[in-house]
Amino acid sequence: MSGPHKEITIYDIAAALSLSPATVSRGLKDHPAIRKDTRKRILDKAREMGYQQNMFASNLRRSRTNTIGVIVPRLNSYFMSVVIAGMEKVANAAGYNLIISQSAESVKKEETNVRTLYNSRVDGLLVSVAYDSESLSHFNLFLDKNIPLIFFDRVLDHPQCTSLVIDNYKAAYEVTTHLIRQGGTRIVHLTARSKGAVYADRLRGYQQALRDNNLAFDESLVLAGNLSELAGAEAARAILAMNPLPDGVFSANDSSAVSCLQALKQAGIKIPEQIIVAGFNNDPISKVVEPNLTTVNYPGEEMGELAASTLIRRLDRLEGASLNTIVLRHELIVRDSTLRKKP
Amino acid sequence: MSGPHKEITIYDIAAALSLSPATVSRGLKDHPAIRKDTRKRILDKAREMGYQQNMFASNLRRSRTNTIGVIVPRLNSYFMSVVIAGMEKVANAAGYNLIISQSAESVKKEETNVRTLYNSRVDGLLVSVAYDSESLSHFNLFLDKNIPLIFFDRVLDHPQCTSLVIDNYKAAYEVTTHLIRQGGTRIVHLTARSKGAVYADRLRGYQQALRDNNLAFDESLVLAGNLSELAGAEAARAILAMNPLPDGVFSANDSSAVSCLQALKQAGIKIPEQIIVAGFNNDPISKVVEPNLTTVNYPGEEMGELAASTLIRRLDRLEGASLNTIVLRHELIVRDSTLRKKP
DNA sequence: ATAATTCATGCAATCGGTTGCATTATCTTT
DNA sequence: AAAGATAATGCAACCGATTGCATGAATTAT
Repeated sequence: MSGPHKEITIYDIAAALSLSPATVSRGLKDHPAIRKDTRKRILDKAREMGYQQNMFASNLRRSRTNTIGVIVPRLNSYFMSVVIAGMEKVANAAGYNLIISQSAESVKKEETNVRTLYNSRVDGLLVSVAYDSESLSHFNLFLDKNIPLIFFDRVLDHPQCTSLVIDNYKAAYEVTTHLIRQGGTRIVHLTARSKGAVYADRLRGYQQALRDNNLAFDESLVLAGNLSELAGAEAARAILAMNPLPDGVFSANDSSAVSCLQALKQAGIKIPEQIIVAGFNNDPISKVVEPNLTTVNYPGEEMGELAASTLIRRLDRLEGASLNTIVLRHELIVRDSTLRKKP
Repeated sequence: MSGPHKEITIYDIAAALSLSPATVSRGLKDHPAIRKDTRKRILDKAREMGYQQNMFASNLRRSRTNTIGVIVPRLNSYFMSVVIAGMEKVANAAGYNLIISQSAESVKKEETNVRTLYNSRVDGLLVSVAYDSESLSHFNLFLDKNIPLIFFDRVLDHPQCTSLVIDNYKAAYEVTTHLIRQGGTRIVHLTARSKGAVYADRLRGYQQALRDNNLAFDESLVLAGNLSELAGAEAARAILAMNPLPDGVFSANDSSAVSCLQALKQAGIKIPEQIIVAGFNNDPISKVVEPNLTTVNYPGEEMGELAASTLIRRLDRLEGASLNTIVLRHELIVRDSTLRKKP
């Protein structure tokens, strides 16, 4: 019943047509030295016999896999799933497969993932690094061999690597400025306890906006956690214990902004009257929470598509490693959670 | 600079230790016929020389890839990302890679994906089918060769395939019964215009609960769409035009339940006083919308983990294809959107 | 008609592990 | 110490597609 079902190889086709495997191999591609009608005979016979090319043999010989490795901190967020969706779309259309792995925010696991993907001989890598990834050394396996490596969202800097980001500094600056315009004077910033540039940039943007508006930067208003739902609720508790009460919150992501907002509401705080709240990412929950959350639209799908297409262009040698950083457009989305003065 | 960096092979290790490649190959594994100290010498030398196993050669020989193919309708939903996260965790721990592709709800694309994954020689397939997949014929490539195929969430029935589901009928029955207990008498059901069993089962559960409570089934209260956000808003419009006004809504997913709920609120309807609303999936938005949405908890991560581990057990011949259907536990989560009579 | 040229195909080595079987080294047993 | 049993290693044939080079066939030039 479940017999081995002998696979059809080019040898079978060759035998069936009294040709050599070499000719069949060439006929199956666009090799110029094959007569048109011979190619047609080969293709027809291949279809008829149900031939499926054996990728391993091909890969082994060509040392190329048409496979792209992806490493992300976690898959289970809306943002990430959208990014991956974008990558898959582009990769699939170009004949590439995606192998996806999660680092679970651990550098150790990230190292393992790199090694695994290296062993799988992926043609290139798309990476968003873990919170505490600082060094690039675990990517040396790829860098040394000049295998293209592209960072997105959480990026590291390296001359050989293209990075895809948004301008986190500017976005945070815009959010903070907006909060100040809406009357914020003591604005809490929820950020990640992380070594990466993303959150550092957002913090800088926040600080600069304060400075440019003659507001003092108060270290105690920066709450660093892991930006989880729980962290948002804890932040709310910390905020409620502050005296005087802050009048604004800028969270570096939406999920903790929302949980913070909800906890504040539950404690009887009026949003936006007493405290205005803004997030980051434009997650679906931002449009559901009441009041709707002001946030920054982060073009996840576009970033995924662009990451994949940039990598593929490089693999196809259509493009060198010249571009170092691609900055995508972000957009401040103002909603009711920060709107005191309705226009 | 970017020289070809000669790869280290078992031949190099063999030469360095004056052993045969065969011995090295065995030493690298757990072959019993290799002396302990020889294995150690091999492993040490391998590490020292920076050996990385060439998967193609290995795959070619063993015709096994340690790769699992995944086909899902769409990646960009919270539910799906959680499922995939669970799969990746299990697969990675067992030394498997995941190749993921999206059918975009199109049978045509699904067919292409199947072929691609087949060509990539995945060892098995995890599939959640597109809305309008009815036939199994495009999986014949796999079924004929007895390559394990496991369905999850949106499943098709086949003697060779294990399916992972929740009891959609029962869950819907419970939701509807709950709605009725809370005073619902004219309950709208939002469902998908789909050929799959999932939504049909939920519809049946809804109908049976009506029947068991002596409520007439009214065809015009069933609104079939694509369960998108937009569909939810449109459903709200339809509901508002109904006379008499329905007093309950049971949506087959959360995102359209939420958008419907919001649209109803915006139109001045009081939830749950005038209309009670329930969803399905326990998406994060269900805990954010006000009032919080009653829904069914769908154990996505567990389903992903179980799908992967079931497949891997079968690949490792630890288990035959005996289990046909695995039903995961669901849970009705009652929240304020349906609570009229507070306990 | 023969040489020169072009075109189409075949030969055979190669990619790097894997594995059945043969062989050699080592250890028991008497 | 010799014979038999057992453990450890090596040999060589694979897996299936690719590709540089050689060969044979067809075409053109002389």
